[in-house]
Amino acid sequence: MIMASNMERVSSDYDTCSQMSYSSSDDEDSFSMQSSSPFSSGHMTSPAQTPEKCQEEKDTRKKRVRSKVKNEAVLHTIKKTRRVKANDRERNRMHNLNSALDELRSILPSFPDDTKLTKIETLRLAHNYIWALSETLRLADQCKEKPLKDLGHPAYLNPATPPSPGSDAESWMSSSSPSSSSSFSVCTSSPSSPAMSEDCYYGHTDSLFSLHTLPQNMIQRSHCFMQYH
DNA sequence: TAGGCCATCTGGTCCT
DNA sequence: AGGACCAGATGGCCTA
Repeated sequence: MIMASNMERVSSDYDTCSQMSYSSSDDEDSFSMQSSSPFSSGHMTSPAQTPEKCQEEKDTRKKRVRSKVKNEAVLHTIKKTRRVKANDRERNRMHNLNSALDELRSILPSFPDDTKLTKIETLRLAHNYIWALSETLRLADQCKEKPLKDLGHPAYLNPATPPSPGSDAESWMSSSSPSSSSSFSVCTSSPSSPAMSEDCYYGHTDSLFSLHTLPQNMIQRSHCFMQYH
């Protein structure tokens, strides 16, 4: 629907554009005429000129003016054609970009109300999601080496400190959250931003993790896993 | 009605 | 030279 209305607007723009009249520069014309014509020196016609010669001169002038206007029209048409082609390419490029964003949305955690993520939210969530998944893998590796009780040790808990890319995400992930137990919050702000943003979305941890088959021990341990920052 | 989001156009710049 | 990419401008749609 939006596309349709936009297309209408575009076509109407083109319509108005095509209705534009070509304006030729009269000054330039008179200048070129004066400098190039063997007969003309402005209005200083020779008194010896016959009426036939005068008519010939007038015809030549007319021809040149017509040819110049025609050339300008052709140039304008070429420019316009190039612009239209460039617009078309740009439109396609943006469509491709949007398709890629849609693909990205489709693999990101779904939301209960089927809210479509905006572009910026999609990118930020993807960023955070990748970060969270990589942390999960890292934790899974650590679990092989460390007993789980160590991971739950108070030394690991740091509820007040959200993770940042360089920080120890383990403490954050294993910490308790106000929205823990059965729900999670997905914050689409950047992981590098320390504070929780307001644009957060809520959903169920189980459905999210079942979609992405993350290690079960990770699911059980980190209820607030998807609390992205 | 203001603000957010989006699609499109456009001109400039860079790259091949 | 032509295409890709980018950022700014503009206008439409939607929602609080």
